[in-house]
Amino acid sequence: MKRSGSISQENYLKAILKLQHEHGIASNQAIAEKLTATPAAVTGMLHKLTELGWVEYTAYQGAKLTAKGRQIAISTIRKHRLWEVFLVEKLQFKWDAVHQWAEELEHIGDADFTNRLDAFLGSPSTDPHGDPIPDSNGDWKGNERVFSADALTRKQKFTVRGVSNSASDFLRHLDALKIQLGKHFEVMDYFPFDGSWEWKDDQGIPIRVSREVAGQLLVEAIPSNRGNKNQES
Amino acid sequence: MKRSGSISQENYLKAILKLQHEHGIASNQAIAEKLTATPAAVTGMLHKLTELGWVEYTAYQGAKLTAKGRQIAISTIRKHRLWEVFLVEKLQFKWDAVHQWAEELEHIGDADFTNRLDAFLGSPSTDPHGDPIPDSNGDWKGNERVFSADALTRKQKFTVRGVSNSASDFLRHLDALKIQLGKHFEVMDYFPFDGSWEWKDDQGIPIRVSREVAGQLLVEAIPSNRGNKNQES
DNA sequence: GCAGTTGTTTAGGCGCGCTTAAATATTTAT
DNA sequence: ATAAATATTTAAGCGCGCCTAAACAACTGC
Repeated sequence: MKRSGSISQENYLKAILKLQHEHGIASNQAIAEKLTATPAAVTGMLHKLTELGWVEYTAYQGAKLTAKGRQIAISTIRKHRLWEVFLVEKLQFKWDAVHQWAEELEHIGDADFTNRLDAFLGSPSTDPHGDPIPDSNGDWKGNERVFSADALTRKQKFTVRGVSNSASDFLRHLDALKIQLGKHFEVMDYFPFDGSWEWKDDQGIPIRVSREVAGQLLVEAIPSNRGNKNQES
Repeated sequence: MKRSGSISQENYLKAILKLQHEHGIASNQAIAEKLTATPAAVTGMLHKLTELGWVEYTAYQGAKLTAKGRQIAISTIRKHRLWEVFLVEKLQFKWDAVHQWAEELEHIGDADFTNRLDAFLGSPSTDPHGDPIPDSNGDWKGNERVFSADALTRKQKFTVRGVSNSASDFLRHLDALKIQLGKHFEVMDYFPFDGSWEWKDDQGIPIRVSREVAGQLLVEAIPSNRGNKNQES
């Protein structure tokens, strides 16, 4: 088995999966934007994907993935994120530089190939941006405790878990702020005037974080130790 | 810089490079065969490659690579062979299974990417089939002492250095014979009747090798120790 | 309910890389 | 030297994925 669909088809399925997750259904226009194509091109492709049984499409309504379509989309995302881990951990790419290459690599390899890559990388559960990597069954555990940093409260200790925006300039800005995935911080102060924050890291070094940054950072609260050390429920 | 040419164009350049090496010039028909396309398709593509300045093409004569064309072709081969090393050494693929994937992977990555891959793999000088891997300048050292196993002489000790045919069934046959690159053998006997050989390996275990196998195995003679241990001239 | 805005679909067309079939050039054999 | 065989090129066309422009449908606001 070489590839489920063409490269373009796989990209459509990925886009529809994400849009469906956000809006319940993927509108023609939203797909076109995500793929930087015209709505007219999308209509044509949706017809093809419908014939292939990967998409359910109602004219003027929008598109939803079938079970098979979802499976292909998730497997493509799995490959994408595994390759990102490879690029960062093995080839020493910076995390803002990996997306473009992963977009190409994600279309290569069958299930066996992907499982070998996964094993080689030690079956990572998230990619370099904190996004979860589906397992070979297409399942993954979303971390329910992760939320946007702009919902933090004073004195809260937390761990940086991911970013909701992987644009290069944002990621480079995080590097400049010395904010990395897995690093611990504590909220010192919040300034409603401009929505900015003061945090301090595990070394006690304070940093100032703008509203824009906090809004795109995903964090996980660290429970304060009130007696029970085992916080798994 | 994303990719020098389209995937198809890079495949043409690779094919022309090999044919030019074998026959001095790449005929329309030979290219068509190598790429399993029709000669008509080749004519069209050669016009395009000529316009791009990657090929010098004279109608009814054949094609030769320009300096730029050769550079692209060699860089593609470099990527192909590095990925093969990756697939065998890191993903544990068997050496007869890597070609198909490397054919796709070779079209991904720019010079920086390739150099990172090369460094990660420890700058290997040959791929899993014994073929040399060009360095980042496109240079590589062909091992002049390597020759076909059917030119061996009795009592000669030698090292297996490569294969001149990478077909899956041939490689699997070598596995069955326990013939691996780098392994040492000694010629015990030759049987002109059918062109077959008897060799013994470094454990003294004898194997029988057919004319067909010997004809596609590349070996390097081990000089017998006549006084001077330093055989580098 | 109806006009106007927005979103979607159809129609026609384009570049890429490929095909087959016919025309043309080159080489080989007699 | 000429006819036959072989190799190459041109011509027409196809599928893919995309585009633009125009027609059409579905939501607005009044």
